[in-house]
Amino acid sequence: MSKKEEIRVRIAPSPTGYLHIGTARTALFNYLFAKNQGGNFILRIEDTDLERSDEKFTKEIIESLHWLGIDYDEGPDVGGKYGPYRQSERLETYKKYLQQLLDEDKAYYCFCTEEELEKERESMMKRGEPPVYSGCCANLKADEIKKMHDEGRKPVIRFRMPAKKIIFEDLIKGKVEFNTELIGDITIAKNLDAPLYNFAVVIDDYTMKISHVIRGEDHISNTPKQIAVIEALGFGVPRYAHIPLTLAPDRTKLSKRHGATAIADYRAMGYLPEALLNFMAFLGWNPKTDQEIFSKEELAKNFSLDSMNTAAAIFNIEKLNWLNGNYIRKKDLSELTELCIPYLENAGLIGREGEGDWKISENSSPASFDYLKKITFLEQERLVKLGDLPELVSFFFKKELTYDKELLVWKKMKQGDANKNLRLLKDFLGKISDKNFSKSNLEENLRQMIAEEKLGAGEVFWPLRVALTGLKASPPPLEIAEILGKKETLMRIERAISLSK
RNA sequence: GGCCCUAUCGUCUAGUCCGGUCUAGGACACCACGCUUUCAAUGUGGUAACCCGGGUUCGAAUCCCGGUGGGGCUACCA
Repeated sequence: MSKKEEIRVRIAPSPTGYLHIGTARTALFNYLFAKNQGGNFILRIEDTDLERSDEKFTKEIIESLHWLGIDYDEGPDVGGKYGPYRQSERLETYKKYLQQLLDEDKAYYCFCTEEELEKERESMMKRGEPPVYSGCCANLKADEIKKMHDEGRKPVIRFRMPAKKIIFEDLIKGKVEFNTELIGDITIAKNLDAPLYNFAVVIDDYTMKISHVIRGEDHISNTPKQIAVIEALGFGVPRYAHIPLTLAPDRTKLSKRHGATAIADYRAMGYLPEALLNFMAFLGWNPKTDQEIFSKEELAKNFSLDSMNTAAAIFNIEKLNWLNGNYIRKKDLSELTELCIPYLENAGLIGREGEGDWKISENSSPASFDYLKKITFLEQERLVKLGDLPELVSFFFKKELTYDKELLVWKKMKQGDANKNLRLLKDFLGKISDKNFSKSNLEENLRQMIAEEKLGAGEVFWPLRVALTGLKASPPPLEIAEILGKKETLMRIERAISLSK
């Protein structure tokens, strides 16, 4: 009886930029698979490219993953028994295996320059041949190698690619077959202390006991290279699952020119992690039911690689927006308010000194959490993303509203009626006491007044709404009036009256 | 150029493995209507797809072959 296989998967980003939406999605699928299978999920930082890697990106990747709630069991910041989890800290291990390959003549030093190689490739492509390394350094004699070294030429280490067919059964794509003769002897290290990707992954996945390699489809053509190295070293081959890529609306690779690509950007715009998770999971996977809203836990429970799609999906922000609005509407109000406050602060609408209460920036009057909560509540059902809030509610924080007086006139109304009805409102609301200035009480009384005066509701509500907000579209006026309070409400009406004279 | 992956509404997709129940289902977006002072939310309804060409079969979105389209890789990046 064979020992039950331990499921271990990993995400291996290179810290050369912020956590990309595509990398995050790959991380999600790895996470979901691990959770579903009761396995472990590992974060490994692939920073072998010293020139492009930066520790600040490592930090950012960790932060974004954490924000999304894609938790890993082992990683550079949490440790684990297969560490270290940064490739730059694993150089000794790579060196050992590199030396082994060299000793066994499964790898060799290559002295060709980059320029020579590039020329070679170009002319091969021109001739319609596959651009494969010619192997001119493959059989150098010991004295030739010494001479090159003495001349100060810096060699790279090449892997002697055995000529054969490499076939693997991809968990998503099915059987995939490559002919290694079309690949040639690949470079696996710049030198003994500088391994390259296709070599380093093999060593890491082996030493970290990775059972399933779940990664983007862009790695499918790297797989035969890695399998060849695995076989040369006598390691076991992990299972592979290549997930389809996500593309921009123009069907090309998702890049900066399409707008936001980093998870941090989406966070900044006010997308909720649960919405982003739900959305990313549905790009390539679906539960085969009509359910659209899935929590992280539900996703993990239902996830399977078998139900992954095979074709690339387009990143369509409309659906993300819909999902985000959905999650916002379901959010607990206090929590939502907490989340919204930084956006209000950033927009300069409110501010605070130290741990004190917030103040409205324009007039320094207090803006308590409760007050902000009421405002948030008003917009909860119309908010698409948190970042939209300041613009929607800025009228609450303005000393004086600027709007066109024409706006005060409802479409079914005559010019002068706006002014008349605003006066009516001023008198009417002026008689209601401060403590009765609540939405429900206001509504009841006002409706009655409207009926008595034989007015249309719109003839009163519209001008009122504009007087209070200065906007074409906003939440209902009485809810706003309640939050603004009697004094401020009347001031805004008076201003509208003088404006519409 | 070579190699590899891929193909259902505008988009995400169900259906494809095991042909008939598919006059192709759901969701987003869009349109219309209802509710309504506006916006939103919500309810109801609607527009909209099997890439093309051959074949196999009584019957093909589904199987086979050939095109075409899209994507990826082709580094001393990962």
